[in-house]
Amino acid sequence: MEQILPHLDSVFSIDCVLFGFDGKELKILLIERNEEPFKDWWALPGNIVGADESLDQSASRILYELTGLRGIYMEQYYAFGDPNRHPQGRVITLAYYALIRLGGDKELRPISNYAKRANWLPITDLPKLAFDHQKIYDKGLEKIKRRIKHQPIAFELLPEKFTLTQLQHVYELVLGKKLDKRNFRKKIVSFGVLKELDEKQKGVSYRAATLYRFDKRKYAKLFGKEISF
Amino acid sequence: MEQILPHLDSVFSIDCVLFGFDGKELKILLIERNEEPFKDWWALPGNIVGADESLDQSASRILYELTGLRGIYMEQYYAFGDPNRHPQGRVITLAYYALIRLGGDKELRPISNYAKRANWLPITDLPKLAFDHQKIYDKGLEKIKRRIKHQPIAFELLPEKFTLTQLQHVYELVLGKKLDKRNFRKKIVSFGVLKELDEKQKGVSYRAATLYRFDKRKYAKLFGKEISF
DNA sequence: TTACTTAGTGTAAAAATTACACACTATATT
DNA sequence: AATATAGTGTGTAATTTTTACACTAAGTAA
Repeated sequence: MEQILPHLDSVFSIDCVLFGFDGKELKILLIERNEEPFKDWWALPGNIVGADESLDQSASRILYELTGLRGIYMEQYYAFGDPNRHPQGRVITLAYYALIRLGGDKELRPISNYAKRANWLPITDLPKLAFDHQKIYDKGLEKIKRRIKHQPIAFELLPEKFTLTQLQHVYELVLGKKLDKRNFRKKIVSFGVLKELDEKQKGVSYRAATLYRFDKRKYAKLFGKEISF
Repeated sequence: MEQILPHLDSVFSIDCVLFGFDGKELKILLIERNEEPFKDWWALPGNIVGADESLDQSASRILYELTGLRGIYMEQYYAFGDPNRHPQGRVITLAYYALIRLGGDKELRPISNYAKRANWLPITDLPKLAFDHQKIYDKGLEKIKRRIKHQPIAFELLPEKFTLTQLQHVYELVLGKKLDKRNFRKKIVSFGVLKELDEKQKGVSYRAATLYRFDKRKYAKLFGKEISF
């Protein structure tokens, strides 16, 4: 670390990969750029870190400005700093991911002034992305794939009350493979972090499934032990 | 990402947690600062990212300048950006770790101009560190603990040819617990990434152990599969 | 009442993990 | 030459975990 801090022409930003789940598909939030460079391209939402913000605060603010959401599980996962990643100068960016349940209750607040529009697009059919955002997204997906095996992040994608089938569905989408129903249930229940409710699913035209809730207290007690898929 | 890049008074640095192993202990490289702030304190070696360097390039350069070493396995693991972490201004720092075998063949080149001196200090008895460097170190240790369970990074701490007992020793030091000799050997050999050599250990006053080498080719073939401890 | 759709459940085989102790070999010492 | 010393190297049985696999139950819609 230097004693005398040089005045450098560099910018530090945060880009966010917001994974959303609507009950069917995994999606990410993208904005359509309205200015050069990469005018009309889709890009990850991001912004510059404020002078008096910590990184996590900054990420929360950015998420809030872009979606109106607060209290979402977010984590930094990688810094991208290729000198040529931004055509207009040196921009080092720190990538965060967040997991969000879509639809139903809250609608997302429209995006501020960044873009023509913002949209949740299914990850199975993404457009070409501006800058190195494809790389940032790829690494983010990789990250949550690994993370979901060890940490209870899947619940962030689901409503507070959910069925085991929905939970399994999330795992299958993120991991990109089918899981065995009985083995999945056996294992997930054996972790002891789910609370079975007295309630049943509603509005389905078939046998209603039991609802569960993620039990943060029980999870806190487990801390240190590794969950594993 | 902004269109117009503001001119910000922020500095972006890299700090390095260099883990070294001398056959006995795990150590990290620290420098003793010669200037304010934190004059006379021990600190992690670090430096500012150059304008035309990628982050990894910058980390490699810094490692080289501080130790004379090249070709070392290094990885970024976390960005620290508390607005008050540096008393003289906003400095966001990206932490890297590296694993290095100490002693024997190459001696480390002395440190450039950063400090009064540099030293490898055993992690069991670290001094108070400048800035938030204790936090950076803690997170680094946590990181390699997790990493060593899944990736073949232990070999970086050992000479090219090593015995299974030495390898076990490294695992025990990093994980901070004793492992069963027979089970350890069974498992590590079963991964199939070790090549047994025709050579024996030399210079010991007891039965000489067989030497092994890490087989990068075999490991490359395994890629995708997760090793697990 | 029947057809449809998803919920919910158990077991046996295979694989992985754990716990555990002694004989072997090379050298150093007398 | 005999002995002491110190670390090497090996197998098995018990337990736990993982995997593969298929049918009945419950609720809704026609």
